[in-house]
Amino acid sequence: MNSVQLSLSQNNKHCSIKTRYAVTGWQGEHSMARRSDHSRDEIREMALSAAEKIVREHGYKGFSARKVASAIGYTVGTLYLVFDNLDDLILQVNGRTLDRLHARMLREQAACGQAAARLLRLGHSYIRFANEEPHCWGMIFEHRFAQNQATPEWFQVKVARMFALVEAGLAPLAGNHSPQEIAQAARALWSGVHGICILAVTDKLDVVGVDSVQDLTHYLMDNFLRGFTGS
Amino acid sequence: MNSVQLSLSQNNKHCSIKTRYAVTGWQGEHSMARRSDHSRDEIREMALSAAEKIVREHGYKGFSARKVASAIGYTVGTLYLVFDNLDDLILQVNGRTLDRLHARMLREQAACGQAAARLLRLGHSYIRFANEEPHCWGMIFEHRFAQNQATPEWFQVKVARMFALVEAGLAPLAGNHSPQEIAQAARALWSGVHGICILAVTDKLDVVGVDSVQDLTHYLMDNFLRGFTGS
DNA sequence: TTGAATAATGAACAGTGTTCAGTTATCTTT
DNA sequence: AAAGATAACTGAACACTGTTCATTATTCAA
Repeated sequence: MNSVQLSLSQNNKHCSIKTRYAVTGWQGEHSMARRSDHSRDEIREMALSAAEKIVREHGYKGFSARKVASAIGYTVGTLYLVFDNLDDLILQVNGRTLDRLHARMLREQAACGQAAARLLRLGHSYIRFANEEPHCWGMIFEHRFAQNQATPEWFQVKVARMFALVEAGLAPLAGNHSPQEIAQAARALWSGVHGICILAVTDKLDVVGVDSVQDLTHYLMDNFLRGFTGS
Repeated sequence: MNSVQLSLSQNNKHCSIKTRYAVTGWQGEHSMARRSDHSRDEIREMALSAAEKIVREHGYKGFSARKVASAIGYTVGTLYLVFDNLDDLILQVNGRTLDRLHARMLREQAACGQAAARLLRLGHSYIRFANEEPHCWGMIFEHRFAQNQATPEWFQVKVARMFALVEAGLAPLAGNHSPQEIAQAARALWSGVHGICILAVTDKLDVVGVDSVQDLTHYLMDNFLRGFTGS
């Protein structure tokens, strides 16, 4: 045995100990993946980053189960051993996008000392992210579940984490506002930033270029904050 | 001949004079629509309202060319004589949704005397519309064109018309702000309202019920307006 | 009545998500 | 080492999707 790896599947499947062999070079008649080349979690990881790449390059529409499968050297059937369905796969990709977004906002605001400036920077980070990864970012909102299927808890947590970041930035400026009001203000403000972003991306704002969007965001936040702090 | 109708197709096709016969009761072997039962524009209209109904009831996903076709008693092929493709059809439906939305906002703000109250009412009209026709409203933003295809001018006009309504509501409160600033404020404010709306619909705001969304919208507009007018 | 024109069809094509019987390859036990 | 059990993986099948276009059916003009 070359190496042993403990694979812990996340989908209520049984845990299983699997042996993973080094690639031998032999690739079969059609270079198809051989049994136990990869653990379930490895396949999961490969599929997710392959899907991510496809979405990044060709958007939500240019994305399909067969494309993801062939990109990682497996067939469709295997995908369905690792994911419940395509909605599940997409939700995972969206989760990772939220992770990247959150990490970026966290990183870029850290350098900022002033509370107000820090909050504005959060907005700008968001816009820049949406501009650099429009397809991945957009899929979070384009994708809709089959008829009123509730969003899973773990995903809701990732969203809440973003609002928490805004709340934290808002708190120093809040004066004597109650925590509840701060929470509401964070939601309102951030929805506003998001609204600008999505209308700009879907070509409904009649603005051109990233800078105009940044200006608009700045304008919204600036006025809101004056209203919020000035009374 | 029973009646003659001038049919003016809108898609750079030739204009054609067509005769339309009253329904005879004979429906063929499979009750399929007979030649010249309807003019091109009538088919267009039938298809649009059938599509609208499907979207309203089953959402963007439960919508297909064949379903629309069979709902109006024709086959797929006929749809492609009247529309360029499905994207075209969807865009037309979206245009009509924007028309209804605009009409409603125009109607409901008229009753309001106070400028500030009128503006708030605009926001509430928007939220209520999105809540009553979530699928139709959502499709305006869910739908994305094939790879960077520009939004047609006539559609942009319908969007601009909505922003103009906000601008008009904002103008009496603008003090010595320039028209350019008013335009920017209208975009910022309205994007904000829209952002709240879309995050609420896609279940990412952790708020429940229409009232909470209304409150949040009110909160955003209120603070923004205080910031906008107070300096 | 014949011929041209056009309205409408429906089969065909290449793609989609999803399932699952069947075929391996690997592990365990004898 | 051979056989049996187990799990990995395939790939064909199903019912869909958007789109095209040769055929057919109907109507109008000559």
